[in-house]
Amino acid sequence: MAREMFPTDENRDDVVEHTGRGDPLKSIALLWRSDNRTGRSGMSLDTILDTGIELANETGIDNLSMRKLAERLMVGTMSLYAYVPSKAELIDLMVDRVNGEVYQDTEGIGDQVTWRQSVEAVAEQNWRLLTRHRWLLAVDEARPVLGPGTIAKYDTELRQLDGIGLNDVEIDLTLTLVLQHVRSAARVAVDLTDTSQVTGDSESEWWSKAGPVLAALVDSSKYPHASRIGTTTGQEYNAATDPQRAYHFGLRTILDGVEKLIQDRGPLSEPPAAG
Amino acid sequence: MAREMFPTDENRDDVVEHTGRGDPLKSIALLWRSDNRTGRSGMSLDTILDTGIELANETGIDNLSMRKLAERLMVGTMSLYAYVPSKAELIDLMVDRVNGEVYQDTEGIGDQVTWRQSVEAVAEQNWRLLTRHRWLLAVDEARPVLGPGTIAKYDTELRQLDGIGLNDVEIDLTLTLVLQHVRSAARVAVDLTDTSQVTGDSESEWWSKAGPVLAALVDSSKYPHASRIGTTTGQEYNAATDPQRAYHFGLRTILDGVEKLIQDRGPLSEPPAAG
DNA sequence: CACACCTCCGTACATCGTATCGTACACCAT
DNA sequence: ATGGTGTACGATACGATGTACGGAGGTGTG
Repeated sequence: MAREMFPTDENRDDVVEHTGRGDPLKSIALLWRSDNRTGRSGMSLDTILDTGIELANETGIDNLSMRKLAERLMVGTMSLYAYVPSKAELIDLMVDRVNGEVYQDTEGIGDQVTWRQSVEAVAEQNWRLLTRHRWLLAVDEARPVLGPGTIAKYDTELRQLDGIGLNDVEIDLTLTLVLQHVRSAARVAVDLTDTSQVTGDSESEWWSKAGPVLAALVDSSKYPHASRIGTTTGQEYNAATDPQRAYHFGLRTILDGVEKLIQDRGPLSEPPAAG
Repeated sequence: MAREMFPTDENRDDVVEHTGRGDPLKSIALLWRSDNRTGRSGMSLDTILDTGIELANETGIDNLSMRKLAERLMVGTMSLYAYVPSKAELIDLMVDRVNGEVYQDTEGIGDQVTWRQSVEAVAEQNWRLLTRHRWLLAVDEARPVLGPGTIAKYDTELRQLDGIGLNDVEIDLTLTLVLQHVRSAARVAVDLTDTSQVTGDSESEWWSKAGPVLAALVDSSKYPHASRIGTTTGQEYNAATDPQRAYHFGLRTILDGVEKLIQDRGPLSEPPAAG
């Protein structure tokens, strides 16, 4: 909280759409496709996906329309539907594609010594993914797209948590917790830089203007905690929020909690010590 | 991860819109308004908001259009714009309104003994809020709407974390961490029940069908961890995921981490012990 | 060479937010 | 009661969206 004082003017009031009604079997077939046929206009599903990702990176997913995508591909709008059942599946495929690229080059994730370092590396990779493809944050991932790219990513990430004293269910729960945390923090970070770009103000410039207005509006006797802590964090961050700090604080806290879970259980293969 | 095997058919590929370009000062004036004028059709801003919330609760925010809202109010579509500059501000106001209701009846949050219980109560209230008004999950809260309702909620929540050995910045960071966690877990829970409703299948029924398909697709030698842990969690949850469990695990882990932060620092007012 | 199929796309429809601008009601001074 | 004035209201229209439909034209196979 206390991130922003006032809604400014960009990226606000975002509302999700629910467009996908496609047959799940169609998605599966496309996700795990082996062929990549090329039509007579030189278009293939892969080029469609790459162009879609490109467009989304540039202008955001809300500006990715079938018409604009077709235009960039120099193709009629409806031609896209020969390769993709609907926009819903298109986005699924885009998501799976970028997920597949995360751990592609680094076979595994480097050679970390401790499990904490490994998990921090996983978090870091996800942070990079989400800032590289900001539009991912606007895609609801409550239901993950289970294509090969996403599975591969999942597998690599699970490996970092294997054999450190957690059972399988705990590994899954821990990974989910970490990934969701990264997602939350990245959302704020991306949002802030977007706003700065649009407004022209840097975050601290904006804060120096907005801070006093909020202070005047909020009755500090009625809301003493919000008032006091809002002031403190404002001075500390020189802004309404510091996403980097939220990211590191959250990750450290979560990992401390996981460490306690491991320690409480004791070493894996040893019998419980007497007494 | 490992929540769902395949994208089924509902609520998928959600894409955010960025509709609001309104002057922030207009939002402020409306959020902190004191009057509530009633037009000659008997409509007021409050009735518009209540009806909007009602509609969103029933049909989801993606089915909340200015036309449908006006229709339910038995009023011309454009008449709404006499009370609200745009849909963006409408949603801001709806959000602030429901935020203001969270701790309205329970003055404070009950009388918890430990700070852990207090924070758990905060999490619980937020869980309830998000399941009562599922559409909140579809509204991007990267930039909070700083109206009176939201501020009041923030203040109450901060109070639960005050005086337990955290400094002001840590209090803010901790609250953010907890709230974001609840939001993540609630999103999955809401999504699952939505799907069950649409499909007609219960979650476990669906899982018994989908599980084998995934197992057949995923090469277990190529993705050993995903394969093994996916299987384990599937059997354990009797589904692809268990949001309740994710919720409790995450909250416990986070609070353990916070506890360590407090303990490491030692008692607040005592001087450091010698040695 | 003919037939079938697949690629491509022009058109149309429903829906959205909202800009524009005329109408008619409510209230107030007289 | 009457006239005037401001504001609440809404009909219409515009540009955008996703995509259903059906036809045109190129391509591969008999």
